[in-house]
Amino acid sequence: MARVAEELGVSSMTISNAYNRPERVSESLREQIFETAERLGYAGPDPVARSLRRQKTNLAGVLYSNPLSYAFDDAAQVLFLKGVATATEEAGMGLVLVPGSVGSSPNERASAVMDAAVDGFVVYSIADDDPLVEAALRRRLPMVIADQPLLEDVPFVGIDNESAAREVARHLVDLGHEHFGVVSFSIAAADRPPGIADSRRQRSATLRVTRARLAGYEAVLEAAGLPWKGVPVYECFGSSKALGREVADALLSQDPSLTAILALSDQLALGVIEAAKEHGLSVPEDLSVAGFDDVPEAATSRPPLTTVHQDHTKKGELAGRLLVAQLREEETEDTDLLPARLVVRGSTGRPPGAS
Amino acid sequence: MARVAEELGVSSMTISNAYNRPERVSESLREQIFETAERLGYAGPDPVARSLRRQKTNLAGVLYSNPLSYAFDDAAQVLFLKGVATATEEAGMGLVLVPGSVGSSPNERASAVMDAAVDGFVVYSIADDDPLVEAALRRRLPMVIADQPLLEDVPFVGIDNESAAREVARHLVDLGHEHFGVVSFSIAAADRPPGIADSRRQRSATLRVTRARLAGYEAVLEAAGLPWKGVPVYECFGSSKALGREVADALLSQDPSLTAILALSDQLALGVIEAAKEHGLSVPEDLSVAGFDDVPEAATSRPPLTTVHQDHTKKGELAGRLLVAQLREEETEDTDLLPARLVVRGSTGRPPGAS
DNA sequence: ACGTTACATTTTAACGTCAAACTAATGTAT
DNA sequence: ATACATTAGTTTGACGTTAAAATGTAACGT
Repeated sequence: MARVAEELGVSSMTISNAYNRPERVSESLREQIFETAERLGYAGPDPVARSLRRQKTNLAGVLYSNPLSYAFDDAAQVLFLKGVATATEEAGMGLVLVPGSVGSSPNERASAVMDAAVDGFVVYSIADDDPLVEAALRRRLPMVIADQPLLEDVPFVGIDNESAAREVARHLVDLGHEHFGVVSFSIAAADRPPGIADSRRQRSATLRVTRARLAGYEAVLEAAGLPWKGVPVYECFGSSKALGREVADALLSQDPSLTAILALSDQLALGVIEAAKEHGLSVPEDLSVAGFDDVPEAATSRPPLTTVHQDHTKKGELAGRLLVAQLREEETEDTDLLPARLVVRGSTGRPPGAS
Repeated sequence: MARVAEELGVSSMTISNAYNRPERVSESLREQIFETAERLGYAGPDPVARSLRRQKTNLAGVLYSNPLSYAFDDAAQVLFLKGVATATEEAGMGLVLVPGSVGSSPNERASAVMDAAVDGFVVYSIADDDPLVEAALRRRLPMVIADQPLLEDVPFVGIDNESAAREVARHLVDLGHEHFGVVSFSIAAADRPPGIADSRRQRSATLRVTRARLAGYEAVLEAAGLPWKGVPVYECFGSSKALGREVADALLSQDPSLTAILALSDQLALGVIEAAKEHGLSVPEDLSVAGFDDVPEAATSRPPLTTVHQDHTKKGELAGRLLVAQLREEETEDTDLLPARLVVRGSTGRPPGAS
């Protein structure tokens, strides 16, 4: 820029004006400026310097605790991102996917957050004690949280997981089921093989969504006289079909009397169905399976999945819009509880032997 | 940062060192620095200022010609993004989704590119004459192009669309089909309703991928003695099931003698199948339908889709890695042609009446 | 006592921009 | 002739950092 200014014998401010407020520079000079810029290879104001000067980047960051690429594996998460993208795009902002787990040490994790040149964060489904959250808080940037964690004074978007879970459990209890198993995703961060989560582990949950869903199941089963202690909760660290299958396999081998499996996500539920088939069980005749999320595939799988519907795209959009509103210093609601509802499809039915 | 330095009576360089090269600052002082920083609300070096000083942002930008949110609608595109994310994450970089179409005027489109604070671009499937491309070129940043356009001296990743298209066409010709229709996505940018694209429009294609696929079909059909002029090419502006259905409906109403429809994407093909069902045609008995891309759904749809497989994730990963390599000033290949192959599934068969 | 090394910190300057306030020159109304 | 706008630019300085080179100082070996 300085070179262009010098070449034309004007101040650099004039160059800046030519790009930012064309009307303040005479047309002839403006044309000369663009021409000279072209010749000298000046591509226009540098965005970084501009951001520094203006103290804003026009970028929103998305924080996600797992490797970024995982986010593209689960339809629910993709839909969420789509929503956020819609909102930021509408506001003329770019979207930065912050690399969530460059290293595994707390410091490395936090550093990605500290280094993100963004105006604010959308935090998506992170554990209460994840260093990412603390780091984001430290940045003192506007921030919106989706799903978890729930923090004071930070706008939140999500559903009432506990009552949604209750609905699913009640549906199965009403059908007459008495022998339940649960396939859960992470209760708290850990890097180990899947396994039964005892009640102590359940109480130490740092992932609120998991905790709420389990609590919902528990409340309904207990109320129906089915002791929660007797319900095996199998925890696995991730939410994929493969994991669901693996865990359901263990669960079914261990306790063949199960007639209903509650899965904490559709991906897991779809895996459970695969495992059931491998065990020679047909769904829902021999085994009922319910999921959570209502991803598009849930409607087309065979059998179609009974699950809890929530509007992931809308959740993302809302999160994005709340962030934008904060950046514009508009007043915002603090908490947006989105509706969720049970969708009964073909994967649940009466337990075998019931009339 | 200046305040922290002043408070402790040291230079700001010492603060900088405490964060960036801890070993250069005595431990006691370093601790004091962090403590004072905490107290004063200093969250560590500002990423924007750092980027300015270091002349790099650690961000890769993805350029996409449609509204960002569309990218999340098509599985093929999501898989591509996943690949790019994997590559950038592996390199410790963040990923910026640049809002591709804030406004519709060339200037507005370009400005998003000019304003993107990134170290390089991955350009994904953009028309030859899109102002985005020109703007990106002007930035003189490292850049990798996926799918289109094909530019000299810019590394490229993609498949050989023409020969892949030939394979599909040959497959159908070999089955004995003689009455073809084509459902195409954009041949050139336009904002109008779907319609037949005559040969003049086909020749004016600014979207190379479209052009190559159509050329592949044409070559095979002509070689089989089926005049291309007689083949209706229906162009629609997007790649969704809904559009595929709409267009196929028009096509089938207009010319009920068609026995085979070539769709330029799986999304379109899936829509075509829906339309066929509505017309009382069964696939593949009455009508054969072939897609392009092999998205996951193609394998599970009913009937499963005959299509061209390509590894979208790998394409994205490669594009990302090529960009990273350029940023590190490593030597790179200029063109990476990925393999693509015909996958015959259940949506194609002999034409009705053939023995 | 003197040079050497090592360490801990400072100095300097530049990264590229733009908000705000200012100037000079010309036109325009009173 | 005076005051007042308007236009087309300029000057100034700060945004927050860090590379590179320079400085000071303590400890060490001979």
